[in-house]
Amino acid sequence: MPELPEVETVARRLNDTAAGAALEKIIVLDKKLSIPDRKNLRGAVLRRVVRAGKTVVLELSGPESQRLLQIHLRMSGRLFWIDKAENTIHTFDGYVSNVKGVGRKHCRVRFLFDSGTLLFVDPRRFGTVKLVRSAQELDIPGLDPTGSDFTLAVFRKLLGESAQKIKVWLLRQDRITGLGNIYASEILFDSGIDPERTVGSLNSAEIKRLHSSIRKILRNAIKHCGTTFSDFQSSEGSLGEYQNYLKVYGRAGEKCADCDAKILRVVQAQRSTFYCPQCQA
DNA sequence: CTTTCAGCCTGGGCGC
DNA sequence: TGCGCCCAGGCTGAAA
Repeated sequence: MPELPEVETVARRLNDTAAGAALEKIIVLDKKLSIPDRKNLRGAVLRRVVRAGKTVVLELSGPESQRLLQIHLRMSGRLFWIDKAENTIHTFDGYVSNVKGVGRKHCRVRFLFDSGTLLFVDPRRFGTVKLVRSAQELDIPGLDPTGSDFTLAVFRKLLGESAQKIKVWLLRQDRITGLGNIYASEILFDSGIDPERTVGSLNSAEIKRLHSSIRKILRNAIKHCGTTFSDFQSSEGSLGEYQNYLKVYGRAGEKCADCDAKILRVVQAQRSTFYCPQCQA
């Protein structure tokens, strides 16, 4: 569950749930992952959890050192919190339950805290974990589109005259960090721009609409706690509801929300793109 | 520099 | 039930 709004949701919820907990032990279960000198973190306090780009960052302060633990969920990574006192499992993406056995399969790292256990579960094993000493060392390749420095002028400069297709460009994390396949399609629909257009062909008005759509769609998705594709229903009804607002993503063959045309699916850079050929002409 | 494409992994869904 | 495909919210590195 990994684009900016989903990661933002997870980071906020985990922060609310686990901030202040003291770390006792880190157990790495996947040989692909390693956390060098993690023993030095014993006793470190989880100050807060924030989002950086598409990653979740745990800010830990120990008796001797400060460390930032950066978790990238990639395609299938999820975080679970097993609360000691409540004996419940929090998933941060739509439900709370006491289901037994969650995370037994595909659990890659267990972070044992005094008040509970954080599980990093990742079936496809694309996710990464990185321990760094300062915010400067965090892996944040490009600009955060929700920040105040993501202005229209900065966006114009960033776009330049690239010959790349705009949809493909929006996925470039070294330019804007946080957009993924769902929101790139949704943003282009919102701004009425054909995903096949090249960056250099966009006129001033289109760039302005695009900038505004990026801000608007992300704000709205964060407000609805992101998009959740899950088998289980939310027991709270308040988290991960943006799937109900998607206008084109995953809707190939369906009628467009704004006209009579049918939503198309095309493949660009080996990723599906969904769009309305009439609204995005 | 660009674009394409296999690869990293596992699992779910669908047609036969 | 089973097999073979295709698909999946991400990204890298090699090749062309």
